[in-house]
This record gives sequence, structure tokens and C-alpha cells, in this order.
Amino acid sequence: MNKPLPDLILKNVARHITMNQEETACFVSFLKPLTVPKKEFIQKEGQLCRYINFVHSGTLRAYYTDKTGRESTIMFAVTDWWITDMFCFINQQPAMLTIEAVEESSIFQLQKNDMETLYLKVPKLERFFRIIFQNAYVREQLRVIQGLSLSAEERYDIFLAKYPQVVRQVTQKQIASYLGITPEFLSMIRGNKRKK
Amino acid sequence: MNKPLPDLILKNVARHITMNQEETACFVSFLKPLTVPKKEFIQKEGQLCRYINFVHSGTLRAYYTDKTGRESTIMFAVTDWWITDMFCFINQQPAMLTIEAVEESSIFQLQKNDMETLYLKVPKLERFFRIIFQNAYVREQLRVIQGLSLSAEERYDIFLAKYPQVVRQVTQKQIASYLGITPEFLSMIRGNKRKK
DNA sequence: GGAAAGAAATAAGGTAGTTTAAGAACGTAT
DNA sequence: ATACGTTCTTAAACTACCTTATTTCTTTCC
Repeated sequence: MNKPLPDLILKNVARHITMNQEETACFVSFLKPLTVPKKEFIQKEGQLCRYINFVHSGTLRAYYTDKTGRESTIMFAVTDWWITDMFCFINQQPAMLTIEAVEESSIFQLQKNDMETLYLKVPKLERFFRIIFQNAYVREQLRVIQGLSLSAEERYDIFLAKYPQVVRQVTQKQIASYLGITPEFLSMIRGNKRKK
Repeated sequence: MNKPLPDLILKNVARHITMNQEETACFVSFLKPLTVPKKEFIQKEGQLCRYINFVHSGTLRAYYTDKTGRESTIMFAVTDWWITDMFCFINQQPAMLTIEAVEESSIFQLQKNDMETLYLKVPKLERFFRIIFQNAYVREQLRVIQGLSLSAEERYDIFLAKYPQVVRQVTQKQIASYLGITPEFLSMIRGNKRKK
């Protein structure tokens, strides 16, 4: 289980800002590489949410568990994505979400106070995360719109079109919990499609 | 219909960053003040989404209209909030959302290219909007979680508790469209509550 | 390679939320 | 004050989606 190299995360950053060698070194020095086996957790509900995570390889899933034990998948993160329980990360609170590796994954972790330090030492990163969070906001807003205005089948179609890599790697139970329906109902939707 | 003064928006900015006089002047120079009468639009679906808007006073509502004509309220914005169709603003596309003044409102508008100019002239604003978008992302993520895991009645209770000022100013039809239910069903929920 | 566990399909009965329609209450303009 | 449009309420019939249960298919692992 070897540790990931920071090449991919640096490319991710370079897509929006240009750091010099010193800044790059500083940034990398705060990253904690970690390899997570399939089905293991990088965060559990109730534990302090310490990290924001960059996915170097693999697939992670963040989900909420309600009082009755039902899971709602909040997001899937594949290679080149950032994932955390933002609310609890920012406020350094016990997490509402559990984050699990859907398959063996390598990630880089960044701690809240290290992130604050980085903002001061490398102010360009304000721009970088401004863009990251701006995009994240847009994604969530689109998801809210779709949740309010579309049927389960329409949401499923959009999911298939938008996240084909994810579809191959996760179970239908997990897709159903992302769409806000039961696995049985998703199975029915798929059955109906096959007949057409 | 007098134009708003930028005192409130400067306070809003000062909550997260400190600008000197020159920076403040530069920032203010890009703001377009506007007063919108009740029931008028600052943006219509299909028109290029030019502006991000700060609410100086009043209440605005952003909504999506589907093919069947049904409206879904994406957000309400009261005094001291920012509102736009983020996806279309960022990509400078025709808007998906319509933004309407629920009551007479005064706003400040900031154009996309002016915002980009500001990021270069006053880099601190990267930090400011990083925090604004971070918070916006958190809000939308919480809304997704609630949409997936809670019943209509539970979502209504949370709305009442979280946005009491909004509740007083908008119709139940609008609240229902924010919650993702019909006004008739919301009326029934309220009826049931009254009996308890 | 076979047993056990987990994932998906199918189907019957149930419920949360919708649709349609009609009447009551409210606001606002003449 | 009266009238008109809009918002809110109520209720009955309907539908999208859920629950529970059974069967089949797939994966995992000793």
C-alpha cells in the first residue's frame, strides 16, 4: 500500500492558479497522503471532521444516516475531486456525514488549521479554493433544482449521463440513496427502461 | 425611488476582510445600485445572466420554471444576502432562473467581467468571495441532505425556524415551491398542526 | 468449488404527496 | 361599500414512490 505522489493534486491546482517552486513546496508540505482499503472509512459520523480530502485515485462516498438508519448519499468523489463534510469541517464540529472508500483509494488530506495557514502563506490559494467552492456551490444548486423539479426517473437519467464512471463502480443501492429513492424503486425504473 | 448607499454592503464585506480606502473606492465604483418595485424582475429565464446581486433592503426570490410551467423556488434572499443564478453567471449563459422582487427592494449589482477585474485589483476579494461561496455551498449541501432524508412536514418546520423573516414576507405558494410540495399539501400540513 | 453473504429483480399492499375542483378569506382598487 | 383578483382551505380521487417479502443472481472467501 504505497503512498500517492502529489503530481495529480498539483495539476488540479495548476488548472486555476500558478504557484512557484517555493509555494508548491509549502503546499505539499501540509498534505497528508493516505491509502484507504475498500469499505474502510476516512470519517465517521460523530467524530470531529478534521480534513478536506483530495482523491488521487479510487472512489469515495459521503452519506448521511438518519434516526431510522436509512442512508442518503450526499456525494460520490472520484479521481481528481475534493470531498469533505463542509459544514462540520469549517466549523470544526462532529461530522454529520460518514465518508467511505467504495474501492481502494489514495487521497491527500488537508487539516483545517493548516488550510488557514496556507491561505496566509500562499494567498493565491484563496483564489484556488474560491473557484473550487464556487463550482461546488453550482453543483449543489443544480442538484437542488433537479430534486425539486424532476421525477426519480429523470434524475436517474441525468445521473447516468453525468457520472458514467461512478455508475460502474457503485452499487444500485448507493445510486438509489443518491437519487433519494429506494433500491426497489430504482430497480423498477431500470426494468421499465429495458422493456422500451 | 432613491438609490441605496453602499454602507450595508461594505459592512457585509468587512465581516470577512479589511479593505483600505483606495480598495473600498475601487470596489464601490463597480457596484450598480438599483431599486426594484414589488413583483418586478431583475432577471428573466433565457436572458443572459449578467449580475450577481447584493440585497440592500427588501426580499428577492429566485425560481426555476419547468416545461409544465410549475415553479420551484431555489432561494429567497433578504437584506444582507447575495443572490444570482450562479451557474449561468459564471458561464455567462442564458439564465435558467427568474429572479423577482417579492417586495420593493434595493440592490447592488456586480457584473461578471467587473468581478474578474476586481479580483485582480483587490486580491483580498478572492478571500471574501471564497468565504461567501463556501457558506453558500454549505447551505445548499444541507438543503440536499434535508431534501433526501426528511418529510415535507419536517422540512417545513426547519424552514420556519431558520427563516422567520422570510416566512412573514412571502406567500405559502412560494414556501411550498421552496419545499418541493404543492400549496394544497402545505395547507394540509398547517391544518394538521393547528389541531395539535 | 461450494457455502455464505450481499446485491438485484419482482410483486402485492400501503402511504406521502398530487390533482382537480369548489368555496372561503383576504387584499386592493374603483 | 362593492366588486375583482389572488391566496388559502378543504376534500375526494389519484399516482409516484415505499414497505415488506420472496426469489434469483453475483461476489466473496475458506
